[in-house]
This record gives sequence, C-alpha cells and structure tokens, in this order.
Amino acid sequence: MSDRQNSTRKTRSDKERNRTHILEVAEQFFGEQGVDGPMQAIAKRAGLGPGTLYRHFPTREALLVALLEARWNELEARRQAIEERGSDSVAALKAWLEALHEFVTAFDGLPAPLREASMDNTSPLTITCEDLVATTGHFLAAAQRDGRAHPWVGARELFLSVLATVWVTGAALADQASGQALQALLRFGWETPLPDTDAPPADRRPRPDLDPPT
Amino acid sequence: MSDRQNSTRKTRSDKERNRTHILEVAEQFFGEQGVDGPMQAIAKRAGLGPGTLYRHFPTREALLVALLEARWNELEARRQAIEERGSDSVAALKAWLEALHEFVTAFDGLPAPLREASMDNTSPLTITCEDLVATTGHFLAAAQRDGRAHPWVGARELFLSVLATVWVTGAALADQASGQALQALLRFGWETPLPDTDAPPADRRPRPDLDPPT
DNA sequence: GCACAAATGGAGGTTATGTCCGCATGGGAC
DNA sequence: GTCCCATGCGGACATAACCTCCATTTGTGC
Repeated sequence: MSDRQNSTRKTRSDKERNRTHILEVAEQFFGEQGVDGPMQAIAKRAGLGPGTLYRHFPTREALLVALLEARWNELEARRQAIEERGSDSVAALKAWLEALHEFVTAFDGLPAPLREASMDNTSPLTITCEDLVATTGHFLAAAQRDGRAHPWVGARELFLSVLATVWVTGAALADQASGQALQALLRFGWETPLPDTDAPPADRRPRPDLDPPT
Repeated sequence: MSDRQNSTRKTRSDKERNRTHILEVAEQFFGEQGVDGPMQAIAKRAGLGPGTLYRHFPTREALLVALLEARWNELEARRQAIEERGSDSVAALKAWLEALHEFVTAFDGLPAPLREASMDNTSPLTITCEDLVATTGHFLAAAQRDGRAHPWVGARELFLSVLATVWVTGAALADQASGQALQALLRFGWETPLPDTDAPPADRRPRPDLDPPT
C-alpha cells in the first residue's frame, strides 16, 4: 500500500482522501443498516457519485474487506492476549470463540458474505475466513491435545457454527436468550464431558454415528 | 378452502386452474433455483402475467406457504410414524430432527424466510414455524423427562439450530461433511452424556455458565 | 347468446446494481 | 505562476427485479 506510481506521476491526493472518507461513511452506514444496505446510499452520504464508489471498491465485498481489516487487527491483538494469558486450553478456545463471535457481530448481516466466502474461494473475503479457521484450529488443537475437546470436531465446523449462531439470532436483532442457549448447546457439543473421573480423558464416547450420506 | 362464493356467483374455474399451475411451476422453479429466484420467472414460465401471479400469491412468502403445505402434511405423517413406532425418546427426537432437517432442505434458501418468520410474527410462515417448534418441544420434553436431554435446552433453540445447520451448509450446495459434523456437534450438545453409570441420570452438569449479556 | 362480475396481463413506477465516458482537477514542468 | 494532461470524478444510462393499477378479456348464470 501507498506505493507511489513508479512510472511518471504521484497518485492524486483526492483519491486517498475519498477512499478513507468512503470507509468512514461505510463503517457508519453498515453499522446502522447492515451490510445489505444499498451501495448508492453510501455514495450519496459520502457526497460522491456511484462511479467513484465502485472505482474504489468494485464490489460490496471489497468494501467489506477494507472495513474488516481494521477490526481484524483488533482480533489479532485479542488472539495474542489470549495466548499470552496462558490459561487452560478450553478457556482459551472459549475466549477465542467469543472474540470471533463479536467480530462476526460487527455488522448486521455479516455472516452471509462470510459463509459465502468460506465456500466459494473466489471472494476477496476468502483469505480472511481461512485465517480465522486456521486460528480456530490452533486453539482447538490445543484443547484436543489436552483431551478437553472431542477429537472428531474440526476447526471449520467450529467456525461455521459461530457464523450460524450469529446468523440465526439475527445479529443482535432478536432474542439474546436463544443466542446464548445456542452457544451453550454448541459448547456442550465440542467440550469433553469430565476430567472428574480418572478414566481415559478424551473420547469417552466414539465419534457419534453419522447417518450415511443418503 | 374451496368454499364457494356464497353471495352470487361461483368462483371462476380458470382461477383455480391457474393457481394450481402456478404452484406446480413454482415447486419446480424453487427446486431448481432456490426460493430467491425472481418471481417474474415463475410467472413467465407459467405463461402468466406478473399481475396474475401476485393476485394469487401477494408475496413470495405466501407462495412458499402454499408450497410447503403439501410437504407439511408429509412431515406430519412422519411425526405420527415416529410416535407410533414407540422407540426410545432420544431416538424419536433424533428422527424428528432429521425429518425437520429434510423439510427445511426442501428448497435452497429456505432457512432464511423461516428464520425471519420465527422472529417477526408478521409472516404467513409464522404459524408453520410455531407448529414445528411445538412438535420439537413435544419430542424434546419426552427426552428430557427420561433424563436423556439437557433440561436447559429449549425447543426453539433446537429448531433454530436445524435452520442454522441447513443455512450454513448452503442447503446441500456445499460440503456434506461439515454439515454432518455440525449436526453431530449439536446432538452432543443436547444429548445427555451417559446412562452407563448408575449415577443420577439427567443433569450431571449444571446449566453451563452463560456470560452476562455484555 | 347476452350481460356482467371476476380474473387476466402487461405497461409502468420504483429501487437497486454496475458501467461508461465527457469533464474537472490536481501534479509537475518550466 | 501558469499551463498541460493524466488521473480521477460524477452522473447518466443500461439492466434487472419488484409490485401495482387498470383496460381488456373471459367464464358464469340467465
């Protein structure tokens, strides 16, 4: 970023100015209306033509990527904090999932494009998603090594479960209670029952019987 | 339904004919394109003007309700079959959740309107959703009475978790594996660990600590 | 057949998306 | 300072979808 035009001219100053202004406006707008709000409205609120908006961010997703970048740094900091705290692996995983949850709750309607991105591989958001899955996998693996998480659970599933939880509760629109209960439900899903007997720690139960793929 | 005009005239025959034709076309169309496909296309494929389509089904949701009605009967039959089978409560709940899963997978994109409906209370789909939640609650309660499901789990959450699972896996578009793993994750969430010790059966663990509502 | 209520169909208002191109504006040479 | 021109701007426009309204057609009862 900020690499100047190596050929002849410096990039015009108004360009960068407009870019950041768009980002400010979009941040506010998405915060109010959710990520599905009309792009037009952002351009209008920024006092720019639609052409300019699309020149800077050719798709809604591109705009989202730029907006999430700032928050991504914050999330990364939180990840480090969790790791340096050196708490037990389950607490760490829980903390990370909560951080992830908050990240996905940043804007209303965010889960949908993230889900899309984690499937399609063609979206600019894909890399972000894969990073998030990777970090989730990092914490999950630690918990599994300690025998505190079922070994058959995957990082991708946990990530998707966070998306699903946020999606289903409508990003804070709807009842908090269901959201929390769902989170608890999922936690009970991955967490291993009890280290309070001295039986073999991890998989006291085998992988649950999955129905054949019909 | 099919109550004739009590005032003066019988309802015109072409009306009912068009209605059923629209339903046939819509069933196929939604099956192919998902429930978000353009309404126009349905009208066109049925050889009708958009006005006629909207006269019969004023909203996309109204059309969905009519389409789901047939499948709802099927689901109801399945419910009865499960109950008459008289299997154990956990198996019954599992079977019901699977039936529900298939119901929600009927059309691509179905989870979204159902979620909407189960929140808004203004949608024509709302009643359907509430019926589904009620039945889920029926099977869940039985399992809880047997101490085979965590007592703090609610019917609504289970229903929403089915919606969420289907949503996140993109209604059979995406990887089956993640979908099944998620289902397993959730099942581990609600199912009570083990009747293989003769300890008090149900809540071996208290309701998990929910974080205070921030 | 005839009259008329009922139903049709498509034209059209509205809102959103994304592109294209004439125009203005900022950067650099002098 | 001023002039040139590449760079970026802005909004008009092409496209697509939604949904409504009303002139026209069509089926029903007599």
